[in-house]
Amino acid sequence: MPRAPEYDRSIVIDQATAVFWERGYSQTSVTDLVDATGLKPGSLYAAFGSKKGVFLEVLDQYNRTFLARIQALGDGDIIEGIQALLDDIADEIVHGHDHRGCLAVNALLEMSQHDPEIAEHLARHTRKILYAFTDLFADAQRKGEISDDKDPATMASFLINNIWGMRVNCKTSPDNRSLEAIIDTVMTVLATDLYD
Amino acid sequence: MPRAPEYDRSIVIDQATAVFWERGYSQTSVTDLVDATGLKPGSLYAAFGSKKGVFLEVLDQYNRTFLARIQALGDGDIIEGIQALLDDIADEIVHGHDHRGCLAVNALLEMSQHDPEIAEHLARHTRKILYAFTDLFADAQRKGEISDDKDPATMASFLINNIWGMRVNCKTSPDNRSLEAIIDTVMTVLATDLYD
DNA sequence: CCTATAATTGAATGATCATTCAATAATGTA
DNA sequence: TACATTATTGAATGATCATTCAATTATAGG
Repeated sequence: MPRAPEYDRSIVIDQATAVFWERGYSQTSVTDLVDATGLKPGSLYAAFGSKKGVFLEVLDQYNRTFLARIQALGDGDIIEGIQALLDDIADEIVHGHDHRGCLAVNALLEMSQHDPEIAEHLARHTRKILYAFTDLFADAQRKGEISDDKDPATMASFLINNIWGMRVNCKTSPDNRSLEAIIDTVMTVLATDLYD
Repeated sequence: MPRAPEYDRSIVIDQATAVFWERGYSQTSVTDLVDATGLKPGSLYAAFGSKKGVFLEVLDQYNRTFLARIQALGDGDIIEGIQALLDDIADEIVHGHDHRGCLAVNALLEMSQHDPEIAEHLARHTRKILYAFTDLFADAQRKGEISDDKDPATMASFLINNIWGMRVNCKTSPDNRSLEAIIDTVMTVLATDLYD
């Protein structure tokens, strides 16, 4: 008996994602969201409660996508998959149309001190990423892809640290050579034995 | 013949630094700056031109301080100095009173897409940091502290990437163990030969 | 066709924002 | 002491912000 919404919620989130990714949270106005989604303020607030409500749902979708991508690496050769992931990130930085970086990292640095709810959301997400990579390295050891003498959690922390570094790096100079140097170094650490 | 200013410009910049560091650029209002510095809007605008003018001077002082700290490492054992630098960063993350991270990295991620002037300032600064670390590694090789078979620029890129990663990391979980693991891994890469 | 329910609309709200400015006060020199 | 110069003051400005809401429109079941 009620009237059905005219919009597709997931498309609205995609449109909002594009705006937040390009402008950041603070610099995105509700007017920007209205323009991007076609929803009038009333509909937007009926659907999401607030600007922050939209943002949290945007972050949720973004983070679930990235987590799924990592977990999918478990299906094939894991070291190869990680190499491909890093190459993709570097490629996006060098050849991508802009320097948006990672939406989650951007949000973390912009908002985590100012908004506890966003901070908690992002902390929970990064914990999941850490566990996913840790599981991946443990799997790689079980499969014999890499040696047993390094701690999976240590490797995961190190890898994430470098991915985050690249997410910062992309904001300054899309320098292909230094990105390749970083990736080579990281992969050497992960795939070879340092103390033989 | 003119009236002398009642404030000390460098103290005002210090006070403004504290506010911007804690709240970020967008979330800092001119009212916050007025409260922190004691300068009324008129004086603030006479001295710095705009909110952004204050911020650019804040960034300038902050970056020059950090650069000087890196260059000072050339005086002693360089590898030891870098270890101490990373330990300091980790210590600040774990035992520091808050999770402010690095003012320059915060500003980079918050503002570089939105403001070309701030972006250019920060890009220039990070270039200087890269050169400073590169020089440091070249010196270390000349002194025989580390072997000649690695490229100083590669080592510098890798080190900066990990420092930036830690600046992101600190926003989520001040986990001492994973920070130590990261530092150990980075120092192993810098100080030992991977391909012997 | 009627009615309950919910979506849509867009103007209005009040807060806060960065910035300006005319008035006032202080200083060093002539 | 008078003047030229500059600092300080704080209220005012107009823009923009997130959010609300009463009116309108559409839908599906009875």
